[in-house]
Formats: sequence, structure tokens, C-alpha cells
Amino acid sequence: MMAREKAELFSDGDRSSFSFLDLLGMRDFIPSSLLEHPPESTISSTSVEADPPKLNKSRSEKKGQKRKKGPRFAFRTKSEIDHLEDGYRWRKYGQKAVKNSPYPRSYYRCTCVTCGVKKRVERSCEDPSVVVTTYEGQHTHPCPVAPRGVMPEVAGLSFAPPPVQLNTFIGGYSYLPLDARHVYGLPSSSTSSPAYPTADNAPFLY
DNA sequence: CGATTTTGACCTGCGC
DNA sequence: GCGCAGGTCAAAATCG
Repeated sequence: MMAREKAELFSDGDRSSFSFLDLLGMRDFIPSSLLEHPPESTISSTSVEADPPKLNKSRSEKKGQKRKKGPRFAFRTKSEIDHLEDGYRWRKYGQKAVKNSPYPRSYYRCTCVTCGVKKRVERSCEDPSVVVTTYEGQHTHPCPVAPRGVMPEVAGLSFAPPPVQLNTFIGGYSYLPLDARHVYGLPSSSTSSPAYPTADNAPFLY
């Protein structure tokens, strides 16, 4: 409780028109100018943790369509809890030990039968206090849990009340990063800083 | 008693 | 072809 938590968001560089905003139902609230810059190579280097190179490149690019993955979006959250509530109901269907990490990776599927969304949850081996959650797919149904929490700000923008999904993200708190570059995977203005939030530059949300 | 979690087995793709 | 690693299945156990 009162755990200080923060989130970092990044994508795996999938070129799909789908985005994390769709997942959250946020797209309508984002200026089109921002949406014209989909996640590109700027975030590829940061996606390794949640999306190992073997999966990210070799599998998808080489042998084409096998194990066709939907668009994936991952974010990192400073949390003591492994499975963060996001308003949807998930059923765990597997857990695997992953290489190069002492922490197991858990696999969840949305309990809605018509919704094929999956997510992987794992702790960062670099920082055990950080939970890496990777979403795959898009919910085809409304969020079943009533929202609570505060409105996030993204890139200084104030949003109208968002679809229910937004507020419920992660345990009823608003965990979206404040910097839109991180949300959309846009290039960082500084060449020296990473294209995603780090423990040092990401804002804390309460 | 139904829903969910646990966990070992199995499947698939890739590198060597 | 083989071994490794990630991902999924499914039966058993557990929970509410």
C-alpha cells in the first residue's frame, strides 16, 4: 500500500497501426500530430527486456508468419506487486523461468472468450522492484471494472474523461508516464538520453 | 461448485 | 538433427 510506483512504457517497434493507445482506448484523446509518429526504431533498444531479441527479430522476420504475434506494448512499473490490476480480468495460463533472469515470467490471457489479449508479466532482472508487463493484442470488449484513480497527463495535455480503460490502468491508479514521447515511443529530443524513461527521469505517480 | 492458479509436459522455432 | 528457450496446454490443486 502506498507503494511508490511508476510506469515506463515502450513498444517493441511493431509497425502495426495498432498502438497502446488503442489498447487503452486513448487514441481519440491524442492529437493527430502525435499519432503521425508511430513507435519506430527509437525504442527498439529498450524493448529487449520485455521482448527478447530471439522473438523480436529472428522469429518474426525470418520465418515470416509462424507464431504470428499481434502488436505488443510493454511498460515497466515500479511495484511490489507482480500482477498489476488494470481493470480487466486475466487468467493465468502459464509460468516459465526465463533465461538471464532469476524471476519467472507469468502468462495471462483475458478471461473474455472473444478477446484474445494476452499479457506477460516478469520482474526486471536489473531492478527487481520493476515489473515488466507486455500486452499482446487488443481488447474487444469494455473494461469490466469501474475506474478509480486520478487523471493522468500526457505531454502536458489535459484529457477529457477517457474511456473507462484509461483510469483503471494498473491497480486503479494512473500509471501512464507523463512524457508523451514515452507513451508513443517518439524520439527523445536529447540525443544522449534514452528514448524511454529510466529510473532517473521517469515521473512517479501516486 | 465454478473459477482461478499451479506446474510439469509438450510444442514450436531458431541457432549451431 | 539436436539442443535450447519461449510459449502453451491441461490436469490437479486451491480458492471464494
